[in-house]
Amino acid sequence: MDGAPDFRDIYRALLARFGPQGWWPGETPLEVCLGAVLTQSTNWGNVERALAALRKATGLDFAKLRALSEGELARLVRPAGFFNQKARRVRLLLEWLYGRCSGDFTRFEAVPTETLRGELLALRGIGPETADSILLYALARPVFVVDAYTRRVAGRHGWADARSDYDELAALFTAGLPRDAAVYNEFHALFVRLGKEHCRRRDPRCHPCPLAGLVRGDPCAGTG
DNA sequence: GACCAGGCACATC
DNA sequence: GATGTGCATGGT
Repeated sequence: MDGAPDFRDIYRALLARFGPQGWWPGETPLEVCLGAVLTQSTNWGNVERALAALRKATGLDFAKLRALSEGELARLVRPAGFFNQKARRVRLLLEWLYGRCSGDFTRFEAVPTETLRGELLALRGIGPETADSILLYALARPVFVVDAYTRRVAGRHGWADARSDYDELAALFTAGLPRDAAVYNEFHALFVRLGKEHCRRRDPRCHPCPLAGLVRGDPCAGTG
């Protein structure tokens, strides 16, 4: 695909426009893991309701969360939608965390990122975005997260084919950015902000587009 | 009431 | 390999 811009310029422009986003919106690595599953195809506001219910019931204590039955979990995460699926997925993730580190995330420090990614992807209900969100935002690994907003923004600006798969899109961005978890963290959060505010699904063009004019031939030029 | 939201698995062709 | 569908709540 033509016209891949200098993503370092994009990064600087978005940071100047929106400021640091302070992601992930969660206090602990465990809360990040829960949010990563609960936010699958779901508005973050609904995820917060589900997290609040989980917090009220367990204090987000690892052992207490693990002691919940699947039915109890489903009832608590109900506001996040797909609650039966998500209860199952959260349980699988908690069991993996228990077996892998007994809930102590510091024990992951010596484990290679690719090993962890493979194990997460092997869990039913954990796909590439959820796995990478956990790796980046809970474990601070330099892994680029591709989500619906990343895909939409890249497509609108002609940086990637609409049918590019997850790994192709991730490669596009990682090739253009320093391999740094802090940069990937902020970049992804800024893209979500950009997508929510300026790159909506219904409109074929972004407007006003904060990126217009940064790239020659950009279809959003003139909308910024 | 229609459309949408920070996916994923599975069936079918 | 590509495409379609189920999963479900709550906001706009």
